[in-house]
Amino acid sequence: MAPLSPECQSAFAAYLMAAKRLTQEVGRRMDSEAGMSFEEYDVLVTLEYAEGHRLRMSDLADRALLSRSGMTRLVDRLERRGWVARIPCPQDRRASHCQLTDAGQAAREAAWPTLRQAIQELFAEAVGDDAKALEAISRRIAEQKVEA
Amino acid sequence: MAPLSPECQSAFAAYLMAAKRLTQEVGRRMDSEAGMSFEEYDVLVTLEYAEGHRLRMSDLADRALLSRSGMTRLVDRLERRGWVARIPCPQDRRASHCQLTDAGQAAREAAWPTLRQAIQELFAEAVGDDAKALEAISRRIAEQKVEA
DNA sequence: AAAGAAACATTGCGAGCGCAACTATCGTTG
DNA sequence: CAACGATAGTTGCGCTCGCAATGTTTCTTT
Repeated sequence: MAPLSPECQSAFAAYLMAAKRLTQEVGRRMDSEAGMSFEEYDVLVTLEYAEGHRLRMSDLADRALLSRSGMTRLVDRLERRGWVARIPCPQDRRASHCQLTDAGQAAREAAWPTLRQAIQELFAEAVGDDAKALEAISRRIAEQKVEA
Repeated sequence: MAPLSPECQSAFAAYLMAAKRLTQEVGRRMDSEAGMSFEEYDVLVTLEYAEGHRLRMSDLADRALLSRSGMTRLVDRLERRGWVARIPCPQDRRASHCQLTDAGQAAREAAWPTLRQAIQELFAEAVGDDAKALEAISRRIAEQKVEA
């Protein structure tokens, strides 16, 4: 194994620190200004891009990096607000489809300005012209988990 | 305000995704292989670098990006394991010092190989030669929060 | 010097999460 | 086709966290 350079070590610390700060602050703004958590927003967006605005619970959990039970509860909350609906899957009676409602789409759109401004102020201004490079590094990190 | 380019938006999504995966996997490995959470490790390291191996609760909370109450509980757990000790601050009787013990330092050292390997496999190999650049971007993101 | 504001740490409380267990259903295999 | 293991989703439980309130001590102001 390579000996893990000091640069890498301090980069790792800085990286986690920045990500934690950003996540916390974005989440805080979404909660207080948009009235939904960032995770909830993320699920609504995922559904919006999905075929038929609907996805199975497991797929949703995998995409959101959440456990199955965590997604069950998150969808419970969204359903209570009328933003999604659970629909029995006809092909597989074990499965449920989570269907985005019109109200859910509207809520997502209403929350976007808050998120947009947060991204602008907290991320875009710091990243500047390095967005492409950062995205490439991020994708490599995200794909690294498979092994080991 | 600048109009928030699509590159920035997808970079933001990829960035949060990567950070969440990395955080989750590093935490999972620390829990199962090192017997302590990454946050606990982080506090022990912070104390190790601090003058006299001791720091006030508030400072500790600020550096760990944790609330005061969260740090109270985290230090509770560390204290129960004998890794730190609370010491009344003589200059300010409201404050407590959190003091790293020898056992705490030993535990931190024992946990390091697990973390080291996780950094190597999950971060260093993905980052490659971009460590310096990523650290610079990270520091800019971390400092962005002050305003607004 | 006394009164009010601010700061430090802690505690009660509720929210969100993951793990393990559970039920129901599906796929495979003898 | 019957039995078994695998899979989908949910629920009970325990853990960690942040917010708000509290008690104590320090700082500020008059």
